[in-house]
Amino acid sequence: MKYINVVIDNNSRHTDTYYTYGTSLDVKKGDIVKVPFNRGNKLKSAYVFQDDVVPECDPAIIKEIESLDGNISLTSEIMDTCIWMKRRYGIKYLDAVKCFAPNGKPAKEGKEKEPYKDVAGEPQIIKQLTDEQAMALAQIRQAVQEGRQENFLIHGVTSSGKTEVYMQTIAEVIAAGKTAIMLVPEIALTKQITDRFIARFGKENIAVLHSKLTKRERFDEWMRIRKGQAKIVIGARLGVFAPLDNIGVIILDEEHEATYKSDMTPKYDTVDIALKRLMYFDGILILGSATPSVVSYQRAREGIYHLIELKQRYNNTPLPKVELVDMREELKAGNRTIFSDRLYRKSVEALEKGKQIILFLNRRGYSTFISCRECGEVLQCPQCGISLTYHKRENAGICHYCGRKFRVPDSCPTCGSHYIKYFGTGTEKVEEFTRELFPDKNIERLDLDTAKNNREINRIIGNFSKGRTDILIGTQLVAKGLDFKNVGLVGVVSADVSLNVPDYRSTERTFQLVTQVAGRAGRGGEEGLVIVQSYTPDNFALTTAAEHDYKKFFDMEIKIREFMDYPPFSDLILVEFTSEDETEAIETAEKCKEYLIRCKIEGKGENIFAPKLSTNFKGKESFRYYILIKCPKGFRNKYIYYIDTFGEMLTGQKCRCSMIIDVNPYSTF
DNA sequence: TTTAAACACGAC
DNA sequence: TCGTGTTTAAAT
Repeated sequence: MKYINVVIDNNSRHTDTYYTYGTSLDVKKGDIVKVPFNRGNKLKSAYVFQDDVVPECDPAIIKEIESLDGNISLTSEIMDTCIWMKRRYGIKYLDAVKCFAPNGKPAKEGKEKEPYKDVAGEPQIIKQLTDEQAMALAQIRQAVQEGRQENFLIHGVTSSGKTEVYMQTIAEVIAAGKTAIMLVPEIALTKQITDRFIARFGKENIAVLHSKLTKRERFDEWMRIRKGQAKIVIGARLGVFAPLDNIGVIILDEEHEATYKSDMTPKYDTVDIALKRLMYFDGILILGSATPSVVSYQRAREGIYHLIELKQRYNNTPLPKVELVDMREELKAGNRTIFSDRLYRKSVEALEKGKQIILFLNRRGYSTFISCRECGEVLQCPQCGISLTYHKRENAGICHYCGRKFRVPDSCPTCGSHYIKYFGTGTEKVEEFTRELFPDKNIERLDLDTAKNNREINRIIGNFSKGRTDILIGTQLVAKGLDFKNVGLVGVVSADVSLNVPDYRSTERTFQLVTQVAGRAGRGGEEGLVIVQSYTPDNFALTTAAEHDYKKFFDMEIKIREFMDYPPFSDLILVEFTSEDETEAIETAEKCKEYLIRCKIEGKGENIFAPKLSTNFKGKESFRYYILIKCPKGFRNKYIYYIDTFGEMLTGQKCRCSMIIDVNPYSTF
């Protein structure tokens, strides 16, 4: 009889510890077993975290495991990563292990279905590598062949051929007998990558993992990976949890995208997990982006990542020319419309030449807020406290958080005045105005209101790329990776929208957005034109984006981050307290703050902010308060440890308040 | 006296 | 969390 330590598949903080069981079977760390649990000895699944342990509890109470599931098991590396995740994110063992464990049930014997029978695979012409690509590859190849754990940040302008570098790296890794994970920021993008990879590597070697697979599909793919049949995994962020062994490379394309940070428990950062796993296998990490995140670029500066630059574009297509238009001047000149004189003239010019136009505005709806001119009252959603956006087609004020619709009153609910007016501009208004300006042109709008599902999005995009649409107006959806050949002009209607978001990353976001949207212009070989309208055209995010000068942007932004002590010079730790009782939520948050100050981790606690109400929280019948900690570099683990012990004290007492930790959150809170 | 619902407790 | 055993309240 030997003893093992397991974690029970019981989703509670109270039971999230090791339980010791005895067995005479050959059970290893990573195995999944069935054990009798609690008074009724009901059978529960359990994950083996340690084999061959010396029992620490009274041997008399130790039970024996019921059975071992021979078909599915995790690996020793995965269990180590789970333990590390628990510490790093302040989550339960079970939260971590659920990321790796298969969910769903196996297909009935003989009923496995062919996963990619409909995918033909796009035939590939292997282009001659540019000098830059060849040099990049040589560096990476050396690390692969010598089996060193190294990290690379590829800063490559659009169409500089990053994907080709990724594919040749993977070929190298496979040849060395290792495996690979290729991640993209969105599920929609897995399709085109899968097509290209299947053509290059063959479909039997490829598996796809993302959250839109059915349970059955996901289980089957999981199994193919675990058995070692599929050696290359393509996926969205959860692909990083693929049960691969001996991982040689993990690639994150468009690494700056916010989707790599999980916003659900466990609130992990994909790069974190990738690095942790790669250290175990001595594999390499590759991050690719045209606009690297400030955090990643700083890591490259510090030597944590090797920086590889790809400046040359295929066919040497010139980057589009970007012009900034000062909207204050327009206003002074008496132009109160959303089209500056410059944008209007250039639009006419482009249309006359038979070119297409994209107008970008990162805000849907007609007007952004509805307000009473008499008393200044702004209509808000009673549940979310967010100002309502006016949608003309629906003739309603819509809350963009909860989606509820409200009829707009003809008189002000506070003062009774009839001066209810609409302010601010959304895509719907841009569309209406553009139709007035160009009545004989084909105009379409692409945002969450016009395209509720994928098919609609594809229809609108299809129309545009076939040239049936002259002007396409849209939100972020038009900015993403699509290759339109005939776009002569891109207009950013208002760059101020993303610039004025109250978040320390808003400047970075704006630079990335403008660069990304600009990249839609002039892809057919001719030089494209981009016009960016703003009330603050001298903001450095805009001027540097207009000059296509990432480094200049970075140098200025990093100084601000350092001065303000924001990431990467600190970690922002958000601790959220949710309870049905509002005072309990506030008091627990306050207690946590006091506890952390008493722990004297670093400083005198001036970096821990007082509890605030979470405005973004949509929970019914409950309240959420949060405290924010500006955690000095190097103290993250210590803070998480003490927050976690505070959480354990909470579960010890009978407190109906739940606690969630989020490090460097992306969404506003 | 019977039956249901509320509550409290501990798990190897 | 989740089943079990115990207490308390309502129904016959």
